[in-house]
Amino acid sequence: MASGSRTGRPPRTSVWLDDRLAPKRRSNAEQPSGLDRERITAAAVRLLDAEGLEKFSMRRLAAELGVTAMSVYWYVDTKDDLLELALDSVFGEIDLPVDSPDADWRDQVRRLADEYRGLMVGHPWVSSVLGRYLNIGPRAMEFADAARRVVERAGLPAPRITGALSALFQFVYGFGTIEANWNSRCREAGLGSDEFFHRVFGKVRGRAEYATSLELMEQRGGDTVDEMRQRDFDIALECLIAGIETMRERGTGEADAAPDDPSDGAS
Amino acid sequence: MASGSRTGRPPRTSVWLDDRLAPKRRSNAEQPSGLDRERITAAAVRLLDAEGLEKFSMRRLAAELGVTAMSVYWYVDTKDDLLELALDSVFGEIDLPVDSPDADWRDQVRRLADEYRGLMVGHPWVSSVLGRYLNIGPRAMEFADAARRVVERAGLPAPRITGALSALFQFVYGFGTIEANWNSRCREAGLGSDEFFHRVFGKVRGRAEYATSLELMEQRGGDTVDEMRQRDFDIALECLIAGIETMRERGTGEADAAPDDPSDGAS
DNA sequence: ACCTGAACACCGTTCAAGT
DNA sequence: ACCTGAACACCGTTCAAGT
Repeated sequence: MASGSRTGRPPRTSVWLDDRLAPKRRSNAEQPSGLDRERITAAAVRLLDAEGLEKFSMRRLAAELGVTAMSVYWYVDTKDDLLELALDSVFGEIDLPVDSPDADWRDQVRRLADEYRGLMVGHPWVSSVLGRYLNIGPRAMEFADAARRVVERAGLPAPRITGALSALFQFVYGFGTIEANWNSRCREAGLGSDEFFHRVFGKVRGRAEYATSLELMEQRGGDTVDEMRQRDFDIALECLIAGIETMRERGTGEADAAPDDPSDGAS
Repeated sequence: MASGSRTGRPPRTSVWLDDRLAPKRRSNAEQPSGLDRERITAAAVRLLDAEGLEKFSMRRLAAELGVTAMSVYWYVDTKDDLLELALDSVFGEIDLPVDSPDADWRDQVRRLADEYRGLMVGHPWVSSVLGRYLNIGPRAMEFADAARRVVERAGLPAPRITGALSALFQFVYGFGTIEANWNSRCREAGLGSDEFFHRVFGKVRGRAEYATSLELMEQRGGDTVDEMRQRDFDIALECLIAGIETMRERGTGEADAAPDDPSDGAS
C-alpha cells in the first residue's frame, strides 16, 4: 500500500541518516581516477551552478569528471544523496556570526537573512533542493543553531522562539525562491532583469486580468527591478524584526502553549 | 551563448504569455476521445495529487485518459504549460474574502494565509511548481489582487505595501513548502507524522551535531508534530501582523523609497 | 481536426564483469 | 577496492502518417 515500497527496499530518508557508504568516506585521493566524495560534490555544485538543476544528471556529472556514469555510484548511493551533499556543502559558504553578546540581535538577524538570501541567489538550484529534502546536514545544522542563538537574544518567551524563527527564515526562503527563479528565467532568455521585465510587462498590457497589478507596478516607476526587490526585502525584514519585538513581553498568548499548560517561562 | 536557444525556438516564458493554442481552447467535448483542456488539466491535478510531481509524466497522464501520449500534445504545447495550467486551476479552490470594509483586515489576512497554506498542504506538488514558473494565471492573479486589497486596508504608506505582502505570503509559501514536503515523506514511508518524527529523532540521538536541536525538541514534549507546527504557524502569523501594524505610521523609512524621492504619500 | 506509432535523444539505476 | 559496459525501464518531444 505504501507507495515507496515497490522496489523492495525501504524508502530513503536522507544521506545523513541512512548512508550505507558513510564510514568509507576517506578523502585520500589514492583512487585510480582520483575520485572521492569531496571532488564529486564539488563538481556537482559547479555543474548545478553552471547549467541548473533541470539539466543536471549523473551521466553529465560523470562526463565532467572524466569517468563512467557508474563510477560515481561507488561513492554515492543515489542522485538524491548527491543533491543533499551538494546542498550541505554550499551551506558552508554562509558566514556565521561570532557569538558576541554585545552586538545588536537585529543586526545579526539582518546579516543572517542576507547570507541566506545570497546563498539562494548565488545557487539557483538550492531553493528547489531545500524544498525536496530534509536539510539536516552538519553545516545546515550549524546555520540553524546560529539562527536560533541570535533570535533567542531577542528576549522572546521560549515557546515563541520557533515561531519567530519560522517567520524569519521561511520568509527569506520564499523570497529567495522567487528571486532565484526570476534570475534563472532572465538568464535563459538571455536578457537582463529589466529587459525581461519589460517583455513580460508588454505582453500583458491591456489584458483586464492584469490591470491592477500593472497599475501597482507603474506607481513604482523609475526604479530597476533589482532596486524594487531590494526595497521589498528590506521592508519585509524590518516588518519581521518589529513583529518579533512586539512579541517579547505581550502576555496574550492566544497562539502560545496548550491552553492548560502554564509553564511558559520554563528554561 | 544564451543557453535557452539550443533548440532554435525562443525559450518559453509562460502558458499565459505565449500559448500557441490559446484561441482554440473550445471546451465542447465533440472530440473523438472527449478530450479538451479542462479534462486534461483536471486529470493532471488528480494524478499529481495521487502520485506526486516526481512520478507525473505525460505518458502516465495519457494512459489515465485512455489515449496515446501524443494526443495530449494536441491540446497543450509542453509539459511545462500543463503544469502551469494545473497550478492555476487549483488556485481556483481558494475561497477569496468578499470586499467588506467593515471586517478586520487582520482576520482577513489570517484567512487568506490559512487558505494559501491549505492549498499547498492539500496539493504537495504546488510548492515545487510555484517555485518553477511565473504563476501569473488568472486565478493566481485574483488571489494576488485579493491579498493586496486586504493588506492595503491595514493603512500602510503605499511604498511599504508590497514589502508587507512579500513578508506575509513568502512566509506562508516557505512554511507550506516544508510542511508539504514533510507530509509527502511521511506518506512515502507509510508512517504518521509522529511515527516518522520519532524515527528520524531516534537515528539522530547521540550525535553531537544534533544536540542543540534535540534539546529544543524535548522542551516541547507532550505535543504532536501537527500541534507544534500549528502553533508555530499561528505565532509566526501574529508576529507578521504585529509587524505590519508597527509600520503603519512609523516615519523612519530607512528602507522606504529612494533617498531623494519625497513622494511617498502619492495615491 | 484530431489521433497514432515509431523514433530520437535522453534519464536513474542494476548487475555481471573486468582489473 | 574500484571502475566499466550493457541492459532495463523509463522520460519529453518530433515527425510522418493515418482517419
